[in-house]
Parts: sequence; C-alpha cells; structure tokens
Amino acid sequence: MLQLDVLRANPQDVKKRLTKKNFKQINLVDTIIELDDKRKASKTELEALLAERNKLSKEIGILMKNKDPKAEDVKKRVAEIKDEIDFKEAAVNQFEAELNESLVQLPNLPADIVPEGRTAEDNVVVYQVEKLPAAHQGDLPHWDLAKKYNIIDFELGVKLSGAGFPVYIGKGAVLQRALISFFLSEAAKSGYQEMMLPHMVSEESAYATGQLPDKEGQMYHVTADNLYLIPTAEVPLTNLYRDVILEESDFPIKLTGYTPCFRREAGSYGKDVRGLNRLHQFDKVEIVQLQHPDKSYATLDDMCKHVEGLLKELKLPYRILRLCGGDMSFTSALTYDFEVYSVAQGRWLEVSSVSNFESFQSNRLKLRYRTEDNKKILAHTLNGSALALPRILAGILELNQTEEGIKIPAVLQKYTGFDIIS
RNA sequence: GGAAGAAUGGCAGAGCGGUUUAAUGCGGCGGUCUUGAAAACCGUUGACUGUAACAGGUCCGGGGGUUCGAAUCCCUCUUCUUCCGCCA
Repeated sequence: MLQLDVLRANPQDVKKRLTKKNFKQINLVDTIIELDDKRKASKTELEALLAERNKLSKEIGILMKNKDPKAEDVKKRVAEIKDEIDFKEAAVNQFEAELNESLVQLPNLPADIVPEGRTAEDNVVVYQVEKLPAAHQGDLPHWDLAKKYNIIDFELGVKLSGAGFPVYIGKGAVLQRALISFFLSEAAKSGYQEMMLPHMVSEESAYATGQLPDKEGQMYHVTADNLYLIPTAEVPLTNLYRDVILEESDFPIKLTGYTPCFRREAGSYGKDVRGLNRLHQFDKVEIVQLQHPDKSYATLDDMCKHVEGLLKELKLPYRILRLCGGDMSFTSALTYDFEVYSVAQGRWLEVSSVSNFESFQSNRLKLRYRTEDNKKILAHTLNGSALALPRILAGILELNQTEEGIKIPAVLQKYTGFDIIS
C-alpha cells in the first residue's frame, strides 16, 4: 500500500508513474486526496467534541462527589453532545473505510529504471548467456523424459488430486529433495537464516503482504477455518516481521525458507501448463531481505547475484530480464526475472523473480525501524525465488539428457547420492 | 472437543466505575561521582493520530454494548495456562 504522504506530496508524479505501470484509474489519486481531506476535517471536529465530553464528565465526577445537584444539569448537556459524537463518528468511519478501499487499489510505483511497456514483449534483457545450447536429434521435452525414466507421474497426481499435482517417484523424488537441500545450503552460505514455516496463513497475513485483496482468486481458501494455503513462502516469511519496530543496526535481515506453494492458476490453460511448466502445487526456496531504504537497491543486486550463482552452479543457460512497467507485479517497484533456456521446448522458462517492494509491503505490515532521533520509518522489503523447483527440474532433465541417461549436475551429486538417472 | 482461569507500556506487575494525564520495580538512555568502570544517587524513557509548533484525540488482546464517565461492568471472538477427553 502506498503512503498517503507520497500521494499528497506530489500527486502529478504519482499519476505519471502509475501510468507507466499501466494502471488505468488515475483519477483515483485525486479521489483519495479528497477523501483524506474530508476524513481529517471530520476527525478534527469529532475530537473537539470528545475533548468537551471528557471535560464535562470529569466535572460531573467532582460534582457527584460533593453531592451537588448541578450534576444532573451537566449530564443533560453531555447527553446532547453524545448524539453529535455518534453522528460524527459514523462520518469519520465512513471516510476511513472509503479511503482505505481506494488506497488498497493502487499498485506500487515503478522505480525510475523500469522500462516503459505493457507486456512481456517489452521486458529488457539485461544479460543473456553467450551461446545457447545446441539442439540434438531426438531431444525429448521433460514430460517425455519423466515417463521414460519413471521419475514423475502426472496421471497418478490426477488420480489423487487433479491436474497440476505431479507425483515424484524414486530418483525423481530424491532429486527434488536434493535441490531443496542444495538451495537452502547455498542460502545459508550467503547468510540467510533458514526458517520452517506454516503452509497456511490467516487472512490478516495474506492481506499484509498484498495477496489480498488483489489476488483473492489465486489462493486456495480453507473456508472452514478461514485460512489460505500459501502461494509462496514470501507470505509467512515477511509476516514474521509484521508490527515490528527494528533498530537500524538490525539491518539487513536475511531469511530463507523452503515451502510448497499452492496456486489455483485460474484461467491458465494450453501449452503453458504442459508437464512441469505450471502447477497447482510446487516446491520453492525463497529468500527475503528487510533493509534500510538507502540500501535496498544494492541489496536487490546482491540477491540477483545469489540467484545467478545458483544457475551457474547448476550449469544452466540463463538470461536476466528487467520487467517493464506493465509486466511487473502489483506490489513491486523493480523486478528481475531469471529464465532458463530449454532447447527441447524451444523456449525460456521463468525460474526466479527477484523484487524490491520498497515500503509498499512494510506499510501494510507496519514494519519500521527507529532512527537515531527516534523517528519511525518504513523499512524496505525484498524477496526472490532461489529457486522454484519444477522448471529448474525441467531444465536439468532436458539439458542433461544423453543416450546413457540424465546426468546429474556435479553440485547436486553429494545431495542425491547418484550421478545419473537411467 | 469439555471445564476452569488469564490477557495491562521492552519485561515484570498494581489498579477492578470518577485528580489514572496507568502506580511501582527491572531494563534502556542521559547525568553526578570516578583515571576508567561498577555501585550509589538524580533525571529521563510506550504506540497511533494531529499541529508550523503547542494543544487536542485514540490505545490496557480484537470487536460490540451499558454509563454523563470504562483498564475496571456485560456480550462476543482470539490467544495463552491448568485439568479432562482424543491423538500423530
């Protein structure tokens, strides 16, 4: 959620930047400022009435103690004020509700270096591996490899749950476990503290990181207990610091966690959902940092370097995109996507997305730090996948297929205990 | 799931209808003393809102109610503790 101060300080600039993000209801900015004006005015009036009531009530207390009959007169006066108070209070509540409802609809403002553009076509490639892997005769896409070596069974998943819930078998399952261990170990090496987290969160948590109300339909909702299955570890990880006031010396806070992720993916069909490309349940190791506003962009670069390091270790051909305004998420100020190239599918697969949210999340989280002169300032939050497993697995299977079988990348072998799937 | 009790400022802990603008202790910060430190003593120390700055307002787990007035009484929800039941 954007800070009201920012809107008020420079509404024209805010509108310009919202436009870059392809946000249509620009006049919402003016509506919000008007609502805030109204809210402030009514609140000042309400508070004057409350002050008057408090004063008179105190007088009544003294009069009653002295058994003074004038107490009854004062009581009558307060009763009159009370009606006004109820009326004003309703008005203030109304304005506050409307203001909040509008404010929540505004997406985060894009950073200056975010490219103009509306779709994925407009994203800027900031790095691409020099040589794409050569195509070989008879290369199979991962869903065929999965079947050939009996390491993933999509039909069994359908039997248990439906499409998008694959069952990993034998070496396939071990490879998943190895990837999780590898990613967590690497994150630990980079100084991230590992957390094991709940896979369901409350409405409050989902709201604080911005999944609600924006992405209501994307999450599985356990209605009996009003809990949401997490779409990413970002939600519990970042909510750990909801309503927290940090000291400046606490920065940076670096957290990591492995969780399964659950996404309804309503409306996604076609070739994009083939095999491991898009699932309802998948595994991911997430990294999160909480940082001082002055350092968050340097931190974003650090996090990108970490992700890049993983892809290099796994020897996967990758590229890095700076997302354009129209393709960025609602909550992000700057996002880099990492994609792995699959020859067998002839396409790039998104395996990580690293973002700086600036104070957009911390505003709702009420995550702040205390400055030397005791001011409380919103911290910046960042997160990234490091990494999401299914497409990494797809990449490994497709890129390392040989006539003998699928070669396991060297860095993973100490976690798998085998070097080939045959 | 059943029964009972509890929830107060960073922590501990009073207050149970009207100078509470929440006592007191610990911790934190500043000072005196000291070569320095400790001890002792003195002072200071919550959050939100609001103002140019004051003032003012709100907050005693959340929400609602009673009252002229609620931390204090009532209802409700949540969480915790203890006991019982069930159970990885």
